[in-house]
Amino acid sequence: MTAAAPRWNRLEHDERRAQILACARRLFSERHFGAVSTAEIARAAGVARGLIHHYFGTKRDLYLEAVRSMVSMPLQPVPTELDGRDPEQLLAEGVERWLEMLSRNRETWIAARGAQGFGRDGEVEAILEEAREGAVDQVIAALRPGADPAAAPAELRAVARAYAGLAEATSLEWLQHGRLTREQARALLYESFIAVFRQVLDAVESAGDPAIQPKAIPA
Amino acid sequence: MTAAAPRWNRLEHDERRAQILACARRLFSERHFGAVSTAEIARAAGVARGLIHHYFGTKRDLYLEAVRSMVSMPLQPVPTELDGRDPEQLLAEGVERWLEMLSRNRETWIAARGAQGFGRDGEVEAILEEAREGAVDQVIAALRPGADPAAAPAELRAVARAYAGLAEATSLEWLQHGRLTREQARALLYESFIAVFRQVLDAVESAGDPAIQPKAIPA
DNA sequence: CGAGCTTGTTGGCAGTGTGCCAACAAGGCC
DNA sequence: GGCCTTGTTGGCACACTGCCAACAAGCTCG
Repeated sequence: MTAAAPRWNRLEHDERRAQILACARRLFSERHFGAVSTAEIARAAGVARGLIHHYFGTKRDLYLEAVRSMVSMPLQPVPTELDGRDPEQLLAEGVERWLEMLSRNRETWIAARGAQGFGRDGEVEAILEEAREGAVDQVIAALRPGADPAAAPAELRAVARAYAGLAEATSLEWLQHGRLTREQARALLYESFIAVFRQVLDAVESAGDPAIQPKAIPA
Repeated sequence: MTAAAPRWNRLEHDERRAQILACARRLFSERHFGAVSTAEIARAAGVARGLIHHYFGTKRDLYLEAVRSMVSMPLQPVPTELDGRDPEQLLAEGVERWLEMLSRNRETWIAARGAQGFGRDGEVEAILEEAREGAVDQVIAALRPGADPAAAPAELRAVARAYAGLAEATSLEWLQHGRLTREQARALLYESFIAVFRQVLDAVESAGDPAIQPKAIPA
């Protein structure tokens, strides 16, 4: 027995980083920030506590990284781009894919959805906001094929964002509270999409048309 | 000069408590939990740090108390109970009151709405959930006058909760992003309420009717 | 095949913030 | 005016984070 088993094994930079991040993500999903110590994360990853700071800097940096990696999945149902196909069929497919994604990543999605610090945590908010804007882009791209989503009128973005709020709440009613079956959730997402973008959007646009509005956005 | 000004003045129990809570609420609204120290809260309130723990226990207890006091305001627009009056008129009034509340408590509402710990902070979630359920009760009470809101079918509650999600996102689009004018926000809230509870609700109910659904809520 | 080097990894030290408690004093009561 | 209640203080002990210098695993080159 020359040179017994090494006391610790050496991993590649990105590999170790990913491993620690995975442990952190799991723990932060189960409990809130303050209830998880870096020592615990290190123990879960089987490394020394110092290594966490070596890879991620502060505990909060690790936390933000975990949030970032969790919201990488879509945050709302989006229809595929229609290449001349039936729009309603595409919407139905999009909703179905959404529900499928949810049932596969139930725990992760619920945790990611709740990611937000109490009042005005700018950094966390920015991460979440960016993810939602990306999802809004996808919806808009499907609604106005060919056009640049970023150039879409503000009202349209706002309405899409409103629908996203409905979609998230609906998903939670199914996944967490169980007050909707999967079929009911599907019906709700499908019907409200049509209702919102067909009827409600018109009303919003005409409400913005007459430029006789003295009060714009309040300070 | 007999017995100069006392070095500190004595307040009644509830008064001091309320004062500290107000300072905590303000600071927690501006910055996230970790970025606020008990020392800072104490300084803002003009008391010794120890007093905070005397009144609230741990820093987290104080935090939860602050969250609790912030979600005491309504979280979604609710129409008044109709005493034989025109339902649409009542809805319009409810939306208007909601917008009025928002413009008056802009900062507080935005902060309260974001109250949530990252993934699975049971205590914060429970507080927020309770507040939202209360708002849902009000909506249901308006929709089904006389009946007990708690006895309402699960689908109805779920649909109301979905609308609440839409309403919160809409409000944020107006207040924070400025992508909607007040009039547009009003139109969006009004039209989508009608659409959701008139058309979408029916679809959800009929999707739940045929008991030929093998898969209920996934584990 | 061993010496040397790169760099992933460790263990511990210093600084900061929280939780708690015993002593103090402000203001009311007799 | 002395006593008593209790709101308030200051500081001690502990926990945890952030950081760094030393260590060693495993590759490379002679």
